[in-house]
Amino acid sequence: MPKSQERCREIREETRNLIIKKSVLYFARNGFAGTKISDLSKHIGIAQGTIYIYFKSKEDLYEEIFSISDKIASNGKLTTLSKLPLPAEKKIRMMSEYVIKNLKEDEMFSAGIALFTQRLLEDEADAAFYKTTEKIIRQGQKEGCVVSGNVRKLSELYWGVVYLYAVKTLYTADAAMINADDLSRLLLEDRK
Amino acid sequence: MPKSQERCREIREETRNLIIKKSVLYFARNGFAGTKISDLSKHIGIAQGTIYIYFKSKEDLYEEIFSISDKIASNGKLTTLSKLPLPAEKKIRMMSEYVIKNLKEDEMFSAGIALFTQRLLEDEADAAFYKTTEKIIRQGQKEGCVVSGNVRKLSELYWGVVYLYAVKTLYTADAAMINADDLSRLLLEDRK
Amino acid sequence: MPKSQERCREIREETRNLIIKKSVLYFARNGFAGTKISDLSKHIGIAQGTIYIYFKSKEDLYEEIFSISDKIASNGKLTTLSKLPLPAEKKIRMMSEYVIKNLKEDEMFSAGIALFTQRLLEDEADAAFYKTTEKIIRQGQKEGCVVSGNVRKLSELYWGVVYLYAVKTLYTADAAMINADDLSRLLLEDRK
Amino acid sequence: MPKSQERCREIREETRNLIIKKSVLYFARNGFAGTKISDLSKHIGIAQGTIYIYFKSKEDLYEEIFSISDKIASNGKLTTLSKLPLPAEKKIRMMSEYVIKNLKEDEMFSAGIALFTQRLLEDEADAAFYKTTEKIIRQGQKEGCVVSGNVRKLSELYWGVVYLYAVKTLYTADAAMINADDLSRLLLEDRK
DNA sequence: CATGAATGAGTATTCATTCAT
DNA sequence: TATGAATGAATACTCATTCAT
Repeated sequence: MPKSQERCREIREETRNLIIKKSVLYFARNGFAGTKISDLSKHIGIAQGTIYIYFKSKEDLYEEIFSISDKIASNGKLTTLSKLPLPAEKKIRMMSEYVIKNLKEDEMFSAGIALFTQRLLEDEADAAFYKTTEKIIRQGQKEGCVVSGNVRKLSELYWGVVYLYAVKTLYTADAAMINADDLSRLLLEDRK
Repeated sequence: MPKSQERCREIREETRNLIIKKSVLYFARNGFAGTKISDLSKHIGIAQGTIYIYFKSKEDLYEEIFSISDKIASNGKLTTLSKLPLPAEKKIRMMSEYVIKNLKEDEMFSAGIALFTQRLLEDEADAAFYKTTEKIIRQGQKEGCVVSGNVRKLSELYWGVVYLYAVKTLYTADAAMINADDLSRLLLEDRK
Repeated sequence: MPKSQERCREIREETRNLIIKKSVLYFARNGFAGTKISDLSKHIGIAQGTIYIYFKSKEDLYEEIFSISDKIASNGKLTTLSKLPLPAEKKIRMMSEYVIKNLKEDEMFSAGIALFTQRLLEDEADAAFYKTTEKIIRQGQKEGCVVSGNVRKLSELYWGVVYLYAVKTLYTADAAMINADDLSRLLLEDRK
Repeated sequence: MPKSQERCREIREETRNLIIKKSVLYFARNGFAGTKISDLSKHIGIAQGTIYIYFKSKEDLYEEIFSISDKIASNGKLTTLSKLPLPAEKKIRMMSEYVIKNLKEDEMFSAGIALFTQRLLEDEADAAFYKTTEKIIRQGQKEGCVVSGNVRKLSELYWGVVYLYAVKTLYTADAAMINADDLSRLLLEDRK
């Protein structure tokens, strides 16, 4: 019965994804220690035991979520953007608009940013979208539109500020948000 | 011979302050749920029971620290600064230098900033140093040296970035730090 | 396959009742402060944590037991008895025999009496079987077989003595017990 | 300096007696496990440490109080009474009047009775006043005024009832009290 | 001697994890 | 697989006892 087996795998996949999706938000809001499996399972809408069918432990689930947090936050769009034949300023403005839009509309994006940045703070992990941003910054400094300074630190400042507003949206619905221009200004020189 | 009332009060005051002082760092680093009383008391250098002489519960201790986090971070210097007969640009640069110096040298400052900012996220508390910063920003916008925009949001951005680096220093000794000029630039227009 | 709702409710009901039943004896013997949850759970034959699934705290469990202590002690037999078309003397003798029999054979009865009487001392609660006894006493005084005096006080004396022997059986197996005649005599006049 | 030494001993004796006196009531009301040294010392009006100057441990203090509880309750009056050349009925009536008076006026008497009786329940100790009462009962049975039955059990019933009202006065100020006649009746035959 | 702050062993309570259904 | 009651190790909290003053 290959069909039934297939269906089974699908269901497994669905449940697993449901757990991950719902957990991202929960962990992002409450942290690892602040998240109880009993509360989390209620929030997901499944029994406590079910979580342990898909993940070995609370830590295992957290690791999983942590390790894909950058994938949750960026999803390839930025890489594509960085490769387009555009001036850096344009790229930065597009990136900022993309980020702000996502912060406003997609809680998973905010949660991904929050978790990923926390990880950075704790163990200096590295992310694709940091690298991408550095590339754009370097291009911009050559073109003269981006402020001078260490590209890594500029990238960190940029995404640090994004993190700030990500956390804000996780705690407060309709949080007062920075706009795309002000976010871009972190990197771009003021026009003369 | 009974101990003198006065001496007893002193001892109590001292122990209470010791607990608060040492707990600030611990809670700032590990959060409420991530802090175990057994570890905390070891870190303070007292018995577990002693904490409960001064605070009703772990939550009570956290609340206390949380609620005085702005006092831990600021110490009146900023208020004095804002009242000096100086151009806003000078004030902003001095403030940034002051902040960076403290982030580097005083873990309590970082911890206070971290806890206070978390408090802002959770219950929209208000802080003296936000108000003070807004005043300076307003002055700067009149004088033409500060970027245009909502003063509250600019103040939040400024202290948000300070928070980022505060958290960084709490997790990593000798964290790569923003410099005072770059911090000031969040508010100041680039020179033409 | 999820357990059926119905079966779950049953299991919960059973465990809750088991805890109550076993705790009655324990609390009656050792009092609130003298009862350790660790010992109690061992005595019940469950894990410590299980108690906290069903009761918020040790106090909560005690309150529950305390507040149903009259239900544990009485089981409607007395009410039935009081309504039979019998002379009061007969009723009193039957009541005493019933009580003595229960004291001897049913530890739960003794525990219920002990807890309930303590409750009376602490907060002047009222019990069905006090009222019932008062009714019988009143009948007996009319019929001339019961000693004169305030019915409430006579009822209290009667059940107070029952309490004495209840406590005795809780502490000592095969305690020297009062007999039914002597218990009845507390209310009945000596035959001329 | 013999005088000063003498005075010292006096002070010691006074403090020790104060602790015992105040503790009797406290332990009688709350039991051993239910009595906290912190509360007890507050109730006595001394520091916690002071108790440990006079008693090795909480248990030691309790033992002391326990072991003198019968001395607290009876104070020789009953022994004297039993030896007077009086009819048993008279002795019983006098004893009851003495007991009731003390229950009403002297909390220490009630506390002593309560503690002593609890001890009896737990470890079958023996008391002077039980023996004395048994002697009077035996005399009364010979004289025909006391109900027939085992003297030990009658004595236990008598003092058990006294215990009931002792406990009552410990919990409730102005508790409804049995009167001396009704108390005597526990032993005396109704008059023909 | 008396004090009361400090201690830490002991007790209450929570929560990640297991397992019978 | 999914469930949720049960478990017990980990954690919070209490309280008899000690000790520097």
